[in-house]
Amino acid sequence: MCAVATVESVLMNIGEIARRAGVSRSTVSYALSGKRPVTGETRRRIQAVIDEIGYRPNAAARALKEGRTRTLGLVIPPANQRLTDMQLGFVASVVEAAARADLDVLLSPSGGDHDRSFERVVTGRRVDGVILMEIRLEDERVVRLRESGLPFVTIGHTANPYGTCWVDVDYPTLIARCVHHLADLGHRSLALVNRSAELLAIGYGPAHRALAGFTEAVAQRGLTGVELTCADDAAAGESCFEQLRDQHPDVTAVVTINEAALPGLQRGLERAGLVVPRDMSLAGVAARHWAEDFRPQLTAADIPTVEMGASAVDLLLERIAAPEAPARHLLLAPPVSLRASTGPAPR
Amino acid sequence: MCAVATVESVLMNIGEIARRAGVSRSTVSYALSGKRPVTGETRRRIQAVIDEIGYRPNAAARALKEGRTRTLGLVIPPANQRLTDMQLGFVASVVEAAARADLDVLLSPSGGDHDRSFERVVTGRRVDGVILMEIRLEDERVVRLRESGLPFVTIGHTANPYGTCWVDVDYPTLIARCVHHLADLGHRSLALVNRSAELLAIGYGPAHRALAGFTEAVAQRGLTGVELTCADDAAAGESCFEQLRDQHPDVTAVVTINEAALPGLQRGLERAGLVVPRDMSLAGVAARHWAEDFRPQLTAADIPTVEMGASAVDLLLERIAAPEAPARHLLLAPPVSLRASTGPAPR
DNA sequence: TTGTATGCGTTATCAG
DNA sequence: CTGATAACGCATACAA
Repeated sequence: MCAVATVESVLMNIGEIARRAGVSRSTVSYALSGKRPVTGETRRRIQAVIDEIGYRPNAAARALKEGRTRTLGLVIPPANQRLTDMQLGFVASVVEAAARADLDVLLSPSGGDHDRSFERVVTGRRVDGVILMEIRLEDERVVRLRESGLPFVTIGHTANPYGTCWVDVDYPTLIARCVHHLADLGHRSLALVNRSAELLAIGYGPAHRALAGFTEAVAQRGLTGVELTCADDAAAGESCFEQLRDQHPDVTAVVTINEAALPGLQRGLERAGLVVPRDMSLAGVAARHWAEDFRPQLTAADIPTVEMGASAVDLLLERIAAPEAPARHLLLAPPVSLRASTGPAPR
Repeated sequence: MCAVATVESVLMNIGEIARRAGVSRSTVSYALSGKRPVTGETRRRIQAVIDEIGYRPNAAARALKEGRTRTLGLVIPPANQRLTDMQLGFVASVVEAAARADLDVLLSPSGGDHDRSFERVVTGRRVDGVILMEIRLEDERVVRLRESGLPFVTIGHTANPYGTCWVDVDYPTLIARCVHHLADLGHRSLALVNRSAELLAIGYGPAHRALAGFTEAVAQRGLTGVELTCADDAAAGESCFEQLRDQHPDVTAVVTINEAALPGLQRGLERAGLVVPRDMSLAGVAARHWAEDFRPQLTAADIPTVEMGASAVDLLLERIAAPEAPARHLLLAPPVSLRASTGPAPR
């Protein structure tokens, strides 16, 4: 019999609470923030009103007054191209870590055509700090952020990261470890399946660093190594395998940072009647779940996405609290987890 | 010789622009919004100043004044549990569609312990509208949003969705189509690998609707069907296969909405020396990329995540513009793409 | 075509 | 311990 009224129309500002509780606005404000003592009785009356009409302070007004938004910006790659499992791990862990600190996360797809979103975030004072991912060796967004004075942390690092906060994985070392592991197994001819030629061309950090680590480790062990670039999808992985088979038939092991290409690579192998790791070993750098879901389970350096995302948030909060403090960074080199995709070299 | 100064300290409000351009604040405001004519000369002078010091209006102040934030809220499942490929597809496409409309997206992980984030979004007037995903048949967040008066759209729908805007995939129909496809291939005994028992217990919509569609289609075709619940990971998928093999050895085809379980299921099959689709057919509902990356490529109803995310944003924008208009919804039933994981029943 | 004054909802400063 | 009042930066109704 009782119609359900939408609470929509009742106005809920701090003045209304004050009116209903019979106190002044500032008293309500202080009762909420606890920044100055309020009598138990008044506090109780205020709390009762707040609970009754479900008041919460207006975020925009508070942001305007306080000069901070309690929001972090997270700049992600343009969403039209599928995000890799690793990138998704970062997004999830950043959101999670931010939520633990009672901070919200504003997503900004950037790098594509709409850098309007990025500009809004940087210059509209919409966030207290920014986390940037998918860093290039020379990254104009880093330049932009640096000159904006907005605190920021990057997941990945530029060629000259001095003075910026960042957290990254040590790709050269990880790739080198994979190479050494394969060399120890007797492989003499290795291929690196890198990310796409486009990414390499625009100076995408992990692609360049993986190549550097591969080249050096291969030379160090006196192996022959070939480098292939490959787009982030199964079809590209498949044609990458064809290329390998046609032009480098002596290759017995592949190391990669391109997880998205692996299903296609594996499909190519299967079609050619080759079995992993009997005929070809596979090793790489990937998120743990991804490596474990792969068939056979992938020998890989497992990227600690959760830890990296959480660290990025921690670093950013430090930087927001003390913008002038010296920039810190974190370079992780997780061990290579031996699974089922690597074995002794054939013959 | 010229030190690189951070632009940080220069104040950049509309008054400062006005002062430097020698006009009043309102003129600057109108020059920006174009809501009243401004002489070409003054406009040019103002624009010059703006370009010079890189001014952009303060989002908080604008939100406070206008009563809208130009931001959409996106409520995602708690990020500690890995998001499925489908869920990620929604996030990406919503962000993309919002960016096209010059809107930002605020992420709110909810459903776990911290519903503080959800409450902030709902009641702090931080967003103009909300997109909710992972809907249960009875969903308290929907109730909460409805009584808050904040415009919202759900991806998925409750048992009684009347009066709410939503977009969803027709799970009963899709699962039924899979069943019919398998029945046509001669399979007589089918299994449904559902999402986890926990999700089913809390009334997760897709799990219940998939079950309903399966049960009905199986009955209609006079088949025998068993239903298994399975957590969202490879290990669970593997033990799910063991269970199938032990307790239901007559099953020759599996239909599933649990993409995350499939790698494990497939690993179990392999270990038992069974080949898909020769010994066992697999069909399901999944994101297209996921189905194509699977080995063998998965016969599946491909969820149009991009279209769904974009539609959710469209519906939400409509609803924000006209909150009293009748609620619209979209129920999609994409066709089953025949790939390599289904074949004639064995023997 | 432009300038002035007001209020959005908070928090902080100053009186009491 | 509490109340009035002034900002925060912007958009707009009103006046010129």
